[in-house]
Amino acid sequence: MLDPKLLRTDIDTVITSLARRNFSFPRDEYLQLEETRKTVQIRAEELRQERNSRSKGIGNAKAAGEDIQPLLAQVESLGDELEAANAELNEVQAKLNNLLLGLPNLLDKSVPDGADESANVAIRHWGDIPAFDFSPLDHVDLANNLGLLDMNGAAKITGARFSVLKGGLARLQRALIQFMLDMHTQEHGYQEIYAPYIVNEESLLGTGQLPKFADDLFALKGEQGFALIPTAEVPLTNLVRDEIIASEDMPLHFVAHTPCFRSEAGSHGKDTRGLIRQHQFEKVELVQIVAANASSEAHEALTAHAENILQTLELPYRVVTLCSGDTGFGAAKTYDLEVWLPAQNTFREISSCSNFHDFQSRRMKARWRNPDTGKPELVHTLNGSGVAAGRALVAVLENGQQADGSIRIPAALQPYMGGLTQLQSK
RNA sequence: GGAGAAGUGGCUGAGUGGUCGAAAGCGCUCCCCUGCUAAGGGAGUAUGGGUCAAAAGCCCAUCGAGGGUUCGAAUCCCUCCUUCUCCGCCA
Repeated sequence: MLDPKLLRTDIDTVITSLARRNFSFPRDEYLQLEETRKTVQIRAEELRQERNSRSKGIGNAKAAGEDIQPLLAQVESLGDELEAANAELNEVQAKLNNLLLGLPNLLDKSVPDGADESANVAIRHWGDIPAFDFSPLDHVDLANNLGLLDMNGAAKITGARFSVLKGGLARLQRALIQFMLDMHTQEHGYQEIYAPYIVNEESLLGTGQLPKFADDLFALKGEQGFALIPTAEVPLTNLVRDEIIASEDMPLHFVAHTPCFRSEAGSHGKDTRGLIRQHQFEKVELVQIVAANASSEAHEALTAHAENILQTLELPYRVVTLCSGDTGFGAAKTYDLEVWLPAQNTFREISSCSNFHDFQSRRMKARWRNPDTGKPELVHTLNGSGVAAGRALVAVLENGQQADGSIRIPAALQPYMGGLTQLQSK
């Protein structure tokens, strides 16, 4: 959520910034709601003040043993007026709030202009694109040839966009997850978290999945408003919702492995083959909660932590700064890590690292106490995949394939595979 | 799932209709005092919002959440959530 005060005092800055996203700010609607809010709120508060002071007067009169009947008569109509004013205020505030919750974040100044992903800017590459002296297969063929993937089984037990991994492939994914968690906890200073895979509406509102992106979620039946998490970002970041964090506890660095559940509404026909786009996938997620003045630096560090995973896995990748039109709803700035997939002959997103500034924390009321001022201040939140395990699995398969169809296991994973150096058919 | 108890400020905890944003203690901050330490004395110490260019000031809200009763609710009523105890079931 944007700062309502900024909207009131400098609406043009907001309009200009959001225009970079191709988002047109409903100026007239906002100005009208805001003006109504102001007059109605002032009136409601005045009425309440009037009621409070009269009630106090009645109390005093009663204590003094006076007749309070005339006083009661005076306040008779006040209650109705106040009730009406309150109803009006609630209504306008709900509308205003709705509008506010639907506004995307302001972009960081350093985000490049551009309409869509074609304008994203690759800022660095790592690793050599592997040269094969045979034509590389995609991960589906590779895994099928090894007898380790059963898409039909998944389709039977659930449906499209689910997968069944077997034997060495299932173990390899588990190895990837273990490896990533160990690296982030032991070398990058994150605290490992195990958290619920089901969250409530407040949490989804806090991180920005709701109200706008309800269609992307798997909602659970029942009246609690529960949904399966689309990413561990939701439970991890909401850990600080409604908290004032003590300065000695700052910054917070969380890492968790969770499955992620996405309905993939609107992506029919996209990446239908294989494990690239699934309704359920495994991911290791990094979340940082930092002071406002530390978030840019934290963003670079967090991205480097995700990069370190790919480097240690010997997977070639590039880092891309998302342009203004491609940056997600709540993010102020995003770096995508794109890993090389030989079969597709292209780079594909394997991690997305974003700085949300105070967008999520304002929704969540997540603050920390700044020792310099003694006052609570909104934190900045960041998150990034560190990295998506399903896609990492794809990348390891495709980049590690050999002429005989076996898969070379990166050295960093071998300890997690009982010393196995390659996957091969028996 | 059944029965019961409880949710108050950073913490402990008092408060059953008005003078309660809330006693007291602890903690914390500042000041004073004692040659150091320990102890002691004094003052301060919630969050959000509105008004304002801003600050001060003033005002409004908040005692788990949401409704209700009342001129007036931390206090009475209803619903929900959470925690604890006992019983049942269970990985």
